[in-house]
Amino acid sequence: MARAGQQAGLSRERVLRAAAAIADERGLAALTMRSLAESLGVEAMSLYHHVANKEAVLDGLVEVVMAEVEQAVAALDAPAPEDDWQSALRMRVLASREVLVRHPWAPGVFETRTGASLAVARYFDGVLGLMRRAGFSYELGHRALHALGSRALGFSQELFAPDGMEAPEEVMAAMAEEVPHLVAMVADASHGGAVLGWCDYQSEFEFGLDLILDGLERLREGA
Amino acid sequence: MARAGQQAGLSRERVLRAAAAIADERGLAALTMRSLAESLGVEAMSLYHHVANKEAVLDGLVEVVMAEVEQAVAALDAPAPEDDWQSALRMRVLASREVLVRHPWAPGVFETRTGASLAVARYFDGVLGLMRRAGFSYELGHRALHALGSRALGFSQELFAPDGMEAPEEVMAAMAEEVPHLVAMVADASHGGAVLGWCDYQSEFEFGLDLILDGLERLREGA
DNA sequence: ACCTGAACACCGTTCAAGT
DNA sequence: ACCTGAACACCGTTCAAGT
Repeated sequence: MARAGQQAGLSRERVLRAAAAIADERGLAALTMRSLAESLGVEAMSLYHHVANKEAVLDGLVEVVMAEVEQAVAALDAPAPEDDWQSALRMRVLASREVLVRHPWAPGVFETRTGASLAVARYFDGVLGLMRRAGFSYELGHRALHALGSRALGFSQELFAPDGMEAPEEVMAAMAEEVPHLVAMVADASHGGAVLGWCDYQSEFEFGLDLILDGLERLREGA
Repeated sequence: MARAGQQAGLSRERVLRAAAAIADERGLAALTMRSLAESLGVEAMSLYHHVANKEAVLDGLVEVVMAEVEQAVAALDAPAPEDDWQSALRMRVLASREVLVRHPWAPGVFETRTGASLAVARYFDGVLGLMRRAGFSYELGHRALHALGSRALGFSQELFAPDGMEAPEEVMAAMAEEVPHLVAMVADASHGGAVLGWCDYQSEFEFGLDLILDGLERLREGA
């Protein structure tokens, strides 16, 4: 693409968009300065004229995702927080989740850049503002932000995937000794029919979210 | 340490303990096969006789931490779940948290090995067993595990640290335009006195945990 | 101002060789 | 069986040089 030895028309924005594309298509591990440069038809070292280093690329990736989130949130037709803050926040979180689901690598990147991003702070500021309009004190709002954590942005940390448990029967039998309750749980769920993919992550996410939102509402009206 | 060219007395366990020590003392980034070998007085390649590769070292690190968690949980004098499941689970989670707090690198490692670890599965099996004894259906127990997520093991994902906000006043002023509610929240909290370290992560964690536990109890008794 | 080639200091890992 | 030295194929990044 680059006219030999001259002007490749690079820019910070083009670099970041290319980085997001690589992460989307080939995973975060495939994103190296060299692969990024190659995808832009340029040598690795050219990138350093537009981003300080790889850390800056990852910071930029957060901005790219958050820009999409902001857009999705802006397009929302949510009730006024004064009328129904739970629906308003719920819609916002789920809109953000839709963006995050399109970029499965995003949570991993977010986790490593805690506190660094103004774009993320802006999002949480919006959530807090919504809660304020619903009558939250700053103190309760603060605690609410902590209680929601990454869930406010639409993702949660699953430490083990019981999905992995639709294993051959013999493996299940061996596991039954180590994790009897989990095995029984899967067995219980499979009475209905197919076990494969029995974890509906979307509905589990919404369950957890509503649990927290309901709890917060109780505290809000109690205050 | 190694008798030149012979018998360094290595073992999988010794390798993993050394790996945990490096992560504890110098951070996860400092843990390389070469640094690990050096800390054991051995060449990097010797490690491969005891662990398959670096991934296996990280898997082993999860085991090391989970062994500590199991020990902490076993030492607990908690009420029977039939009598007070919320206290029983709460104590378990906080015991696990104490271990995790001693190994700040652990959450980062856990996140990258979702579903791989039997030790983690065993922990969640225990949590589910506790809930079963408290009268949870498998279905509600399942949803509860998802709702708790990493919180069951004592940590939660904070995407931004409002702590970082006790900044010079001029920075605060500039930020006020971008994130007015967060700035006002900090200002509100600082009326009492010191802002520095105003986020008490332990109590915020417990707040979020109790919010979920209370919500689950309501569902349990409603069923 | 923007891009490049060669090089440096790292990685994880393989392989053939030592004892 | 266990440990090692040299090497390979990668990283991110620096630097001096090109246009």
